Amino acid sequence: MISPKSPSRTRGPKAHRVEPDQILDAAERVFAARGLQAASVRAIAAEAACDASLIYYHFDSKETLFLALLDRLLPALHQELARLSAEVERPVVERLWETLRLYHRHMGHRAGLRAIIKGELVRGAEGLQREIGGRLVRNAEQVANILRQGIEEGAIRPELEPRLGAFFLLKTFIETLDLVPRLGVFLNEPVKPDIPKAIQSWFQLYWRGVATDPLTPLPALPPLSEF
Amino acid sequence: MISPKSPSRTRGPKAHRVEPDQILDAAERVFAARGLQAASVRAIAAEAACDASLIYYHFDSKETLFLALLDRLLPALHQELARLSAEVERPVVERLWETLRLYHRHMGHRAGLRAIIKGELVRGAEGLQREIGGRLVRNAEQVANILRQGIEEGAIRPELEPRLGAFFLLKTFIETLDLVPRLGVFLNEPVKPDIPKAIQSWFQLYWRGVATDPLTPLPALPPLSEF
DNA sequence: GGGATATTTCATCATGCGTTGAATTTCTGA
DNA sequence: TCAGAAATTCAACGCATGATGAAATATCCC
Repeated sequence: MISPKSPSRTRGPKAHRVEPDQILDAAERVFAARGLQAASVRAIAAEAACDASLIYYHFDSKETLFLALLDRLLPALHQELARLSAEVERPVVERLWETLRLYHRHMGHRAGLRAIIKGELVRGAEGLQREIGGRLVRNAEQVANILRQGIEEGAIRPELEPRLGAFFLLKTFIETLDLVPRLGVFLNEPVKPDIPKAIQSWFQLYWRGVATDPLTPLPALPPLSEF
Repeated sequence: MISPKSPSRTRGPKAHRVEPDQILDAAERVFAARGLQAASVRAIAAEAACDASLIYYHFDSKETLFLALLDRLLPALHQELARLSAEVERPVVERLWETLRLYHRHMGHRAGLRAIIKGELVRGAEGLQREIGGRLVRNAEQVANILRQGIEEGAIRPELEPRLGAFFLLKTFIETLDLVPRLGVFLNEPVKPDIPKAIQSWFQLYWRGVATDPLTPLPALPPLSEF
């Protein structure tokens, strides 16, 4: 009976420890539901059903949390891209489409992550932007590699700067993911959002745009994953 | 001699009245230099060399200021697009390229405005986003119209949904404007940014992607304006 | 059992934000 | 000449934010 004041029973370890991953999950949910702006440390903590301070127990700062979020996603993506990049026997069209499928599988249902990637940053996050940019470029570089291989084997127009080509492919893909669900709101009329169709449409445009021989019909494209 | 306390001479009208337009200019400068996040009312006021309160004398709120910024740009763009849309005799390729030139002329040197358009918003600006989105869609609709005409006359693939096609064209254009200058930073190696080249590259890709007959060589493309 | 250690919350700080109301000065027009 | 309107600044409010240090509780190991 050392404690003189009423010993509140709220402090101390819970029955189930709040894992860092749970906090990251909560952060993603907040981002997706209310946008990056609203993703204050307190809001994330509320979503994770813990105190804001606990976030600082697991992460050095809010920026660290953001990066951790990215680093939870990117390694897997990187690895799968490396695999794709190594399948030199496979036609480049197929591999580029698989690239989109890959990105879609990893990011299609993660609007919060996309928001980070798109660079909607928090308060004057200069260092962060640099850090994020670097990570993303490393990813895009792999896609550029596939394009390079395509150029070498003559399937892709040699005028295309591969890094720029990778940027076009990925950026427009991500932006399309974010646009399509909001189209109805902007147009002020009900529009059934059909993301797979929009993505296919984008890929058709893209491939015709980069291919040396744009008139060869596309192979059958395996569908995007559903969520 | 009514004033009992030392009458500071700082208040009252200045020699040259601070016009609302000057405040908008200042806002654009702050956006461009330090990003939307840093564009606090105080920062804008400092750039405009006036007090923050004066901004509220001219504008109802910060959001109003943002919209005023857009409304200073969009009408001119809208009108020029309408003109382009009416030149039905002119080949669609040319008109689409002119569209990009138009956007480039109006927004190429206005990174701040692009930031607003891209939706990097301030604190929980839900209403704003809606308002901005509506204005932009009206603009994109004009480009979609050109695409529709192209489909009717058989120059553009009929599978292309015109609104989506307009989105692809404009969005990637804007994103390219913002990417190219930063590429060197991300790649950690000096890269001479060549925006016109990147934009041309994009347009070549795009036109091949949407044209019914992608192999017809592009006409000579008038250069983008220099800044 | 008891001390070290890990986990959690509480209370608080300083800061910056958007905004407002009042005070002050200059300009205008009757 | 003088009243009122216009333009400008000052001082402050309330609030949300990122972050910190200390306190409290649970768990584990010897």
